[in-house]
Amino acid sequence: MPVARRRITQKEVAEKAGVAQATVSLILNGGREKVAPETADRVEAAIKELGYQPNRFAQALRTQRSYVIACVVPDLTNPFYPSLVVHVQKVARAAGYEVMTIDTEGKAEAERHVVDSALRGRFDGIVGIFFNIGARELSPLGKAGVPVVRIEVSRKVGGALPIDDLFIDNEAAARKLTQHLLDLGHRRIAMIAAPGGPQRVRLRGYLAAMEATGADPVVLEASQFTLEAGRDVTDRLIEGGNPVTAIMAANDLMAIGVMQSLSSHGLSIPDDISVAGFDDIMASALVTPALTTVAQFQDRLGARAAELLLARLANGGSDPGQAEEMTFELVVRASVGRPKAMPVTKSSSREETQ
Amino acid sequence: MPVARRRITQKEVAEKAGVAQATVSLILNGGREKVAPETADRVEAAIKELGYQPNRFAQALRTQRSYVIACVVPDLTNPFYPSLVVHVQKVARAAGYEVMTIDTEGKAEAERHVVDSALRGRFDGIVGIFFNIGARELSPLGKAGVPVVRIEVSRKVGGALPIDDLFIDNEAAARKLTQHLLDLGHRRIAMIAAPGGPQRVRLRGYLAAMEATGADPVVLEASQFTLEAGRDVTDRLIEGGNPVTAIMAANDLMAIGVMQSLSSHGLSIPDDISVAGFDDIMASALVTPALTTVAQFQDRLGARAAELLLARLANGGSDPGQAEEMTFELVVRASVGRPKAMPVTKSSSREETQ
DNA sequence: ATTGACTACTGATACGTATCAATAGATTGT
DNA sequence: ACAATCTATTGATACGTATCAGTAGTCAAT
Repeated sequence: MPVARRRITQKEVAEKAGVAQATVSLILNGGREKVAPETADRVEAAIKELGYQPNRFAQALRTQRSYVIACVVPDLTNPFYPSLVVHVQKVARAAGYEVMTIDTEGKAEAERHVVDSALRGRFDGIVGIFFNIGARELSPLGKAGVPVVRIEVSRKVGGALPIDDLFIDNEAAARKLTQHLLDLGHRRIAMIAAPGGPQRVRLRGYLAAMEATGADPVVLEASQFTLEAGRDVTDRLIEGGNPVTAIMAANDLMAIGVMQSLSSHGLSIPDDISVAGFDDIMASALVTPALTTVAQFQDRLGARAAELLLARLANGGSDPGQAEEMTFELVVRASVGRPKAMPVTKSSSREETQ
Repeated sequence: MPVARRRITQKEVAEKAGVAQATVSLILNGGREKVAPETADRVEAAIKELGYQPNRFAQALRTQRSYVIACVVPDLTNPFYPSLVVHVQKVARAAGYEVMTIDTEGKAEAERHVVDSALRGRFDGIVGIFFNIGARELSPLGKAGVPVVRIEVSRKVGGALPIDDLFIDNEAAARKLTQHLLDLGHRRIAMIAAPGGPQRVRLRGYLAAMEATGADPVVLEASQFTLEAGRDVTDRLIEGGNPVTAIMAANDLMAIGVMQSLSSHGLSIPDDISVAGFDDIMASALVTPALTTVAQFQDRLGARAAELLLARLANGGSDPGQAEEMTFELVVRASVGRPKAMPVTKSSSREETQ
């Protein structure tokens, strides 16, 4: 295995093996079947001896395929996403694709940039989460034959575009979580949302559950999906003197911020106020009290999304997109309890949808 | 801004503007200076009108530059690394480079694969953390003109290779952390290490501090750098009846595992046993009690590493590598206290090196 | 009026690959 | 023995770009 001083090309392999460059290429792509066994042996020996590695750029230029897919996430520092990314990478690598992870910071501009890059031929496919742009802005990709798998928070109508959706019914999840709180006897339940992302859908589930029980919703708007934003909005809530018995945050990071704010105000969780979140990030199991949340199984999500994308890449299909539902699970932990002085009989525990 | 049905090339732009393809390329690269202003205007108008975007693969093939750098990390699900990656990406993007994040899972094979890919011309540079392979295996990159910036845990001798090192003196950090425990009166302090990675250096600092004080070291080997591994090795320690008053883990993830194990054995932190870690991941501030640890400022680390790499890429320099030290900071939190029934006067608090 | 230098551009080429059309040689059928 | 078919291989080409060597045309200097 000699170290390549300069890059080795097929031409050099061909010379060494005493054949034409085209023959080397033929063996590499068409397989050994179309070639005399002894020639193939000679060429393969030369390849090994010279340490030949194909030039991906030349291949990409010639074949119009880059063997790179983009994995789009809104925020890599939110622990929810890295595990998704890791599993996309695992599946994609196994199929010979490299993965370019793009952190869009939840910005529409960055999301459009990914679409542009793909149209330029930089990516063969895209898998990920788009907060800002919809099917309309993704449609050029469909026309250009670049498959897309979105990870969504609700079933989309899809249409004729070859855009697959992998979704978790976040409205149902929010409804279930809200119902869990209602069942424990909570009535004054606040929901913290943030602009963009999954908030609308989760909010809808919360509102539906509240309405069905006849409880008045309290919706708080945070500026971002971060811990700090959750803390700030809770500070304002407490200092505003709005009495609630439970707070649901749009994700775990914000929920942990909520917990910090409550603690700093001397409030006990869950005795004074119960707290719940979404995502089941690692930290949620570690905080004290441990956070009640909704698990979405990022590993399965990422792996399945990658599989769907690879399937499209393999068969080149442009048939209309499919929507596939993934399961969530309510994870009941210690951050949620009964509201003060309000005994209730019914109780729920860990249960899975579907 | 019409949607590119098929990819637009320089040739098409040239035709539209009534010039030669070479002229379009000249304007795009050489700048407007070498061309008549009105011609440049005409070409630029055509570019805009057709929505021309250069083909990166053709560029890469022609120029032997991919404008992609690799960011190598051992484990994306360890929260320490994503924040590093994010900052590498920010700096690199701003300079027109894309970043391919590679999770090596700490495996030598994966690390070598990155080197191979770079030699194949896939990456213009590499920044990251190599647990398994050393300067010898990276040296072909130097010869091939691919700059490398490693993030290391101690000053390396470097040699003549154009490999820059960004390092945090982890031996000093471990010594400082150990000394902090010793100052509080601890003498039976266990250190949990895991194979590969920064363990040797941190272990050395621990051993040095223990020896200087005349305390007997207790070294435990975990299987990996994970929470579970930390928990398991602590289970064995406790059940083996080895009495210690403090446990230092090689990283925060393991330290949190240690805390879980201690809690499950009914031991109180820090009253029965103090716990400390390395890295200052987000979860460390959130666990109860909050974890004493050593911060390494992943944001600065990542950004600086990317800057060094970009500098090399810009000036194409192959001068011998530099080592640059980055600071750490002891972060004292509630997981560490005095050992039982052993009053000590001296105390330390948050202090920065250098 | 000739040379020389400069300007503004262009034709041709190569990067490394995949692929198509073509070819020489072997084999078969009649 | 000749055409027809098949086998194994090859020469040529194109992908889209950057770049080099050149070429008209203009202008200044001698």
